[in-house]
Formats: sequence, structure tokens, C-alpha cells
Amino acid sequence: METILVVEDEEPVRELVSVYLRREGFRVETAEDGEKALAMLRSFVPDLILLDLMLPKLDGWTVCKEIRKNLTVPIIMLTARGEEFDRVFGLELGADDYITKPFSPREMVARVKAVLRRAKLAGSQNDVLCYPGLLIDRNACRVEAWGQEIQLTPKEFDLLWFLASHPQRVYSREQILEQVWGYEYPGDSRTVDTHIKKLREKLKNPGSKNYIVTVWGKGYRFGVTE
Amino acid sequence: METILVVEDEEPVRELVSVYLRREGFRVETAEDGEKALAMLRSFVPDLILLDLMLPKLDGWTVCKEIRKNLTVPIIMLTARGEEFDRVFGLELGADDYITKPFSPREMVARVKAVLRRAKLAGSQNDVLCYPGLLIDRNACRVEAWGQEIQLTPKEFDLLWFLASHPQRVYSREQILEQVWGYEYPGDSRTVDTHIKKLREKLKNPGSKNYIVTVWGKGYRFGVTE
DNA sequence: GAAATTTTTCATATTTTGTTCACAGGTTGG
DNA sequence: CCAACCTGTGAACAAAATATGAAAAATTTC
Repeated sequence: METILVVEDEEPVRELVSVYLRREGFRVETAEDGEKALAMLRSFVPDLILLDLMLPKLDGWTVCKEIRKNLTVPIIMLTARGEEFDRVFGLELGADDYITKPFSPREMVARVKAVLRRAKLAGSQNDVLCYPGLLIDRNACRVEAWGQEIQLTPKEFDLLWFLASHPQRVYSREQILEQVWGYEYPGDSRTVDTHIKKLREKLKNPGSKNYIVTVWGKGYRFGVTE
Repeated sequence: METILVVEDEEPVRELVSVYLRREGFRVETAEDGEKALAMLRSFVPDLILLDLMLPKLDGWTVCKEIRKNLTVPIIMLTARGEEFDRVFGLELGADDYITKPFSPREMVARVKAVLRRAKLAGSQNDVLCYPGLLIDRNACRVEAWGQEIQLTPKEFDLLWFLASHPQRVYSREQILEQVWGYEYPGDSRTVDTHIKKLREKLKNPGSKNYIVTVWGKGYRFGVTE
């Protein structure tokens, strides 16, 4: 399910937008100001961001710029009719579309879907995940770590792909088995450990943090933690 | 299929309500007084409760309060026209809606559906909780306090999530054990104290009130107090 | 079908968590 | 102001989860 982050300070607007998006089957998270939005983005990445231009503390421009430093997630700007919105400037900052308030909920939903469709199209072309020092190519089944191509076995590759394509999120061994091995895998869930170990060995680089992090009592997570 | 528990002492009304609800595809269970209802709730949890205000043995108020100690299941109150129903008081007790007798079956069904829809919407809850200076992400199993990521153990995380997702509400140690540890945990309830202590240590911030508040003789509560 | 590779299992060592308990320190109500 | 009753704290101990290494089983390759 796709998740949309709504950044909007006015509670009624936030509610309205959330209700309509949820009705369309999206998962919705909300933040009432820019600081909270940026904080939230440190721990999860939505599929799209609806960003109000006029926000307390940090305005929409700044938030947008900040987001673009790290993420390529699609952003739709919300602007009040009076506010001047320089489309070119907006696009320069990396916004993908904008909606003028007051807007009809149906229009809003339509635009969200359009942007998502566009993003998915662009995204599906490259089955390549790219992280600092790590390149995973699904088409070629190749992995390059710290400039060196490394050889992974099929299971190792599938596991790495699964984790790396859902960064930051924690998965239990059972969930990993289900997703990577297939439904209702009967075997021992400690098998995952072994594969994780081998992956870590192969991805290891002196002086760099490990990409695959153990979350004690919960499972594993892919992501840079510092 | 959704199950509805009807708590009503008058047999004809019980029948009427049941028939109409079943016709709409609900599974219906009935209880003719408050004690029986509470007993039933110990072994199963319906998706909604229709609760008559006027009941033998335990009146509806008491039953409602009792239910709310443990469950967040939606409750619709049934009141006779003459009975004074203080809407505010009812909602304080945690009722989600009320219907005045005599009611049309169609109205009753409509209200049941409306409340269920609302509940489902609310149930697709955020996986990220956000309070001033505190961010809790359930997917990533991460907590950020005052801009710094903090490391929590599994139990600490589960406990914090439970408390933070029911802010302001007081839970006894027993209730916490039941909710966070699992039903009928056999051990010492003072274990909770230890975990609370560790949480407070980790969440502590000079100059800020503690999020986890002790309610003397009752238990603990999550909330900003000032 | 044998060799090589990959995957799984399992026992052990290691690390991290969870629980208990005793005592100190507060709070309440008579 | 005292007795009874809660809660906070720290440390010892128990329990649980993970890392590891090696060997067995399964699969693929030649």
C-alpha cells in the first residue's frame, strides 16, 4: 500500500485530505509543521508528500529544499490562491506538481494518482538501487560494493534486494522468510541469520557502517544509521 | 464477518435488533444483562457493542466504564426517550454514539454502519506517533527524542508504544502487563516499574517535563502535564 | 552421476534483555 | 506525625536473542 505524508498546519484541511486519500486506499501520515515532517522523514520514506507552502516554523520552500537533499520522493505543493507560486521556481526546487487552495478533493486525489503513476513509470525503468558505496542491479543481478563487484548467491541476492528496497523498515525473520522464501516456508527461521551473516561479510568495508542492522528482539533493517 | 454484541434486557427489542442486524450480514451475539455482557467480553471481543442504558444488575453507565477499562471497541448506547442522556457525559464514558428508543430499525442499522466505518478509519492508525520532541516509528522500530535517536530494547519499545498510543489514559500495572506482555502474565507487576524507570532515563531531557507520569495508587499515564 | 556450489540445520559462544528483590524514599490518611 | 502503603532505584541473577562456525542436506553444474 502506498503511503502519503501530508504536511499541513490547518487541522481541518489535514483531516479532509486524509479522509479522501484513505478512502482511495492510501495510507496517510500527517505532520503539522515542517520540522516534524523532516523528523518523520528521518525514519520512514513515504511514496509521495503533500506539502503546504505556508507553514509555521519552516516554510514549504525550505522544507522542500531540505527533502530534496536526501530524497527523490515526489512532492506536491499546496498553495493558497493568493500566494504567488512561481511554477518554474517550484519545479527548480523539485516539486512535481502543485494544487491551489481551495481545491476540490477529487482534483487533489486525481493529481496525487497522476504524480504517483508518473513516478512509478520512471521508477520502474531502473531496477537499480543505489546507496552510498552500494549498487544493486536487479536486471543484471549484480552488486557492486565500494567500487568492487561482489558475487552473491541467488538467495543472498534476493534477501539483499528485499531489504534494500524497503529501507529503514524492520522485518522479523518470519516476515523475511515469507517475503523472500515464499509463503509459509516451513523451515527454521534462524536460516535468515546465516544469510545475513554472509551478506554482511561480503558487503563489509573497513571504515563504513554496516548496511544491515540488527534490531534486537525485532528483526533486521536495511539502512544507514550513523 | 463483523460481530455485534447486543446488550438488552427486553427480549422483544433484543430480537428485533438481532434480526435486522443479521439481515445486514452481521453476526450477532446477545446478553440480557451487564454482568453477562462483561463475562462474555472476557472471552471474545466483538466489532461493536449495542448497549442498553437501563439494565438489571449493572446499569449501562457502569458497564460502559468497565468495558473502557480494557477495550476500545466502539459502543452505541440505547436510551429510552424519557431518560436523560447527557451526550457529553456519554461520550466521556467512551460511547461512540447513542440511539433513542423507540428507534426505527433502519436508523439503527445506519448508525451501526456509520460507527463501524469511522472505527475502521481510525483503526488504520498512524504507524508514527509524533509528540513535541518525541517521534516513535513503529515500522522502523525507532525512537527519536529531542532530535536524537535513542536505542530502546524490545520491551521498552512496546511499552512506550502502548502508552504513547493511548495518551492521557491511566493504566494500572496489571493492565499494562496484559496489554504489553500478553494475557495472564504470571510474573511480578513491579517489573513494569523497572521498565518505566529505564524509559524515563532514556527519554529524559533537561528542562522538559517527563512524558511518563505516575498516577499515585493507580498506575502510569503518558501525556504532557505541566 | 560426481563435483562444486548453495542452502539449511544445529550446537555453542556471546551478547543483550528481562526479572526479581531488597531497601530507600515519598505520599496518604488518620 | 506516625504507620501503612506506594513508588523509585540499583544490582544481581535469570532468561532470551543473536552471531558464528562447521557440517549435513539439497541443488546445480558439468
